[in-house]
Amino acid sequence: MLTYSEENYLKTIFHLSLGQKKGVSTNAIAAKIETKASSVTDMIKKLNEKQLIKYQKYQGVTLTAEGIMAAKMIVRKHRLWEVFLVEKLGFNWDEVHDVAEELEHIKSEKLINKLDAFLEYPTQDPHGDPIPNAKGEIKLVDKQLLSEIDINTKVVCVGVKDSSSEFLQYLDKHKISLGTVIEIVDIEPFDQSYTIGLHQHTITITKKIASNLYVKVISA
Amino acid sequence: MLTYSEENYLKTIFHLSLGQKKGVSTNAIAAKIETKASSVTDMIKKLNEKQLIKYQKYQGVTLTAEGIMAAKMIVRKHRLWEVFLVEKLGFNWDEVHDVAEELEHIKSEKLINKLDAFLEYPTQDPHGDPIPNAKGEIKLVDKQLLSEIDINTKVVCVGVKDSSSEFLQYLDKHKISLGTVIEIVDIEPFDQSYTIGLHQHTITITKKIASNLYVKVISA
DNA sequence: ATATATTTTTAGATTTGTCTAAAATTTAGT
DNA sequence: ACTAAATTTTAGACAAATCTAAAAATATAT
Ligand SMILES: [Mn+2]
Ligand SMILES: [Mn+2]
Ligand SMILES: [Mn+2]
Ligand SMILES: [Mn+2]
Repeated sequence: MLTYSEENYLKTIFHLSLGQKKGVSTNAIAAKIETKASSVTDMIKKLNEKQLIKYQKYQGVTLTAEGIMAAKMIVRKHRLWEVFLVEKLGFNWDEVHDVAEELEHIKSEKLINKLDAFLEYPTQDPHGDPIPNAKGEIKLVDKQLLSEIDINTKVVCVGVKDSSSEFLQYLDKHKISLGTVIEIVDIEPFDQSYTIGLHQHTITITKKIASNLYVKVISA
Repeated sequence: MLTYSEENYLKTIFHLSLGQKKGVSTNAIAAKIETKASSVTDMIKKLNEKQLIKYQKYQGVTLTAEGIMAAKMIVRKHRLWEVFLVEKLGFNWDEVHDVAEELEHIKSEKLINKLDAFLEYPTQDPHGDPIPNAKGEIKLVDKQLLSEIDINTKVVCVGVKDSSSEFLQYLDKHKISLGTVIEIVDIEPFDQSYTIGLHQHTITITKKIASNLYVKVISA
């Protein structure tokens, strides 16, 4: 049985290991979890003992198959609860993360599978992130950052890279949500700011915004 | 902010103090929480510091107004989650308690009030126990134990005193649930066993069963 | 290649909640 | 009222998860 804290470490290591092939560093984990590197080292030893990660001093960590599955189940719970909060309880997408951080640790396989059924087996959470199924399978949809798209392209918003409350509220303010169609009207060479056409209006967004919005190309 | 453990102690003290006017004893708490008396003493000191209970050495404890409200909010959460699990996710009434024991500690007032609305403000949980509203008010319904009812009376089952899985499964086996009409056909003087008429059949139950079923008299 | 900076680990302390064993207090029985 | 039994508290220990400060290992930069 995993503790609350062990689960948070596993999930964090899982997320950090996605973007790279090398082992995840102690400091990277410490930064994400907002703890000290020495605390990370302690926990790493424990997870290594439990065979959930592979660890060699000073070389960072990688998840074992068992560790990956455990991490995926936590991500599954987190994202299913987020769907529940938005779809059933009427939360806004910027309000669900912290509550889901708690709910993801509730230990009942039956609960999560019944919740999954109740929500009609969603494949994505309110931020466009994929929800692992009961077997841990993740259906990856192809998506790109808006910042990688060329001028004169029509795209649809399918997710956010940053799901902080601040960023999501920015999107709300500009009426951008998942499913919103965006037309790239202009890209300013000087600062890579994008002028984009939305449903009714045209706005200019910074590169920072563009590189946190996942989109899918509709037409060139 | 209360810890998981502090919340469990408060809830336990609340339940134990309902049936009596004196302070709740250390041993009674230890038995309910399944811990040692010395651990209870330690926690009691902490809750006393926090002004959630009143404590005098060797004299047991009583909740303060603040402690009562905190306890009620935990009970509220526990019972609302139980309703959710049964009504929305299709759990049986004997499967919900342990999961609700975890869910009751999720810290979000917004969550619980939205859940309350989603469930359409239920006043009772799946075991017939009252659900405190957001202000902590509890709507008491009058009910008696079946063991207190006279012969030749028609009653309706409105709750259970023991909500253990074993007892609830016994009731399921005999097709007794909340709302079931029960007619008291005979009471055996020798062992106080009851012969009761149900919808389609007649069964005999022990005194132990009768003293764990809450009923409301329909007619004499 | 060697010095410097950064990262990671160790050593030792702290907090929370628990335990056992022993001492203190209260309760009950005669 | 006195003694025995039960309850409650204290003292000291321990495991989990964290921290600070110092030491060890690795990475970087000239
Ligand atoms: Mn989230
Ligand atoms: Mn999400
Ligand atoms: Mn319950
Ligand atoms: Mn209940």
